[in-house]
Amino acid sequence: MPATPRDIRVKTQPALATDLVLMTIRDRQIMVLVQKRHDARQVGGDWALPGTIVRLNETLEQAVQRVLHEKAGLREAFFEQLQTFSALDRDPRGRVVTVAYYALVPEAELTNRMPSDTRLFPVQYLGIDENGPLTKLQTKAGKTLTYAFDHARIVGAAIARLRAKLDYTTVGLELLPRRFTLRDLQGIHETILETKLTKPAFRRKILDRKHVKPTGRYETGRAFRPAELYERNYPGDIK
Amino acid sequence: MPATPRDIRVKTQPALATDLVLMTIRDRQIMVLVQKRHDARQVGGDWALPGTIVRLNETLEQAVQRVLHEKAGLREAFFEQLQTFSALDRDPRGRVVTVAYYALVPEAELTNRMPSDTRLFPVQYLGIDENGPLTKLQTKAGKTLTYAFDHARIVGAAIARLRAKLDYTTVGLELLPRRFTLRDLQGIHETILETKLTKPAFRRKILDRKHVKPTGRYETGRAFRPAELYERNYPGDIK
DNA sequence: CCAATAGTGTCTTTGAGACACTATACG
DNA sequence: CGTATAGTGTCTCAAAGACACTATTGG
Repeated sequence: MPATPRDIRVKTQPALATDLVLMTIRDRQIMVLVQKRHDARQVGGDWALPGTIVRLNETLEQAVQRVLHEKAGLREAFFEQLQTFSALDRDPRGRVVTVAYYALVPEAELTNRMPSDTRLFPVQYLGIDENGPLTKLQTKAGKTLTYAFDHARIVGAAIARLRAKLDYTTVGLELLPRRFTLRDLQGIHETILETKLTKPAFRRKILDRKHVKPTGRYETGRAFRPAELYERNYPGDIK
Repeated sequence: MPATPRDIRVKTQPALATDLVLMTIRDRQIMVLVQKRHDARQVGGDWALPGTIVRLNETLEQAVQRVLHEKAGLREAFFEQLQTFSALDRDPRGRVVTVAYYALVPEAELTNRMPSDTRLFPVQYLGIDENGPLTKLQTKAGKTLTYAFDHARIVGAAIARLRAKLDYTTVGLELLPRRFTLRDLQGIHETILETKLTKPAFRRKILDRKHVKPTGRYETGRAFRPAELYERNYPGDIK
């Protein structure tokens, strides 16, 4: 939570905060964790990204860890710096520069641990709009969520980053449990890219990159032929 | 310039600064603008990136504009946000979080306008080393420049970003004057990527992307067949 | 044996490197 | 008319999409 207005105004420097775009995938939709706001001085809607003021004795990464723990109940998760936002009017309570991060977690990690004032909302990629009063983001179902402050733009930047990094990094794996099928991974890619991918090409690409290795185990409980389970291949392992 | 230590210590929040990696290409080498430091409390070497404390009433971009103008004598230049650095011990004078930017300018824009306490130093890409006490960067000629603070790591991040964006954006054009030959552009790419490229493939790629268009003008004063001059093709133009 | 999905073999298409060729300006 | 560089045509190769085929499980 940002400091009170009085705290900010006496400073000669902008206050420094961090905001987190925590994403997961559920039912083939990208879901973002948002927190209900009750402050009357807000801009835009009632829903804000979880965030905090950065303390004097902590790094940005430590501040993000705090947010992950306190606002999402997570002890650890993949996260990465996104971008720093510094528009003069982005927060009406005072001058706050925020360093945005995004985090990725498997859906199962998240459910049951979320505080009661947070929700997961689906988002759809609408392209990056660097300017403009962008506070609303639509879901696939046509519903609209109105974000507080410039948080809709931050979410847009996070989704753009995720799309861009998907096929030359291993970020896709962060959205899956330890063991997963290649069909699951393809579903992750299809959801994020909003495309349909062809199975043989996708398998070749993934297997060629060696970021993933077969476990010899197979799914169970399915009505038909079970798929093999794969797991992350940490660099240094053979094959 | 960061504030004095007294200013910083009374705060309950980190101070916010920006540092700029201003790059150009000269004689097939990436050159970075650095500024001579005289402060005895420095960490590492005598050479620092130009930067400033961010004022209460300006955005990060406005602060970068000030640095470009005051430290490099430039009225305008291409620049883009790089990354925010927040290690607790990165500045021994106090707790300073810095938002790093990189800027690209054609060599001709820069020479003759640089303040007397600044220099252009060549850098060589050595891979990104996220951690480690990285203060020295080598030049191709084998010389070493010792940077102040964590500025060597910031320079490393800037070069990594430039390399990564080179072939799917138009950043290469920012390093050339308004009119240029395709050979010039190929030289820019070869310098940044530290590779040799084949002419036909390079031309096809560049021309297919339509970021550049022929002007019908040709270079003059060369002993042999003059090359056609190209210029940037702003989106919206036909062909 | 049937349904339905896992997994593969191969053809085609596309984009980049290799290489040799033609084109053109100056002296 | 020779020299040196500009610019192009074409072959090869590698990676990805298309599509059809085989493999395997529960019922």
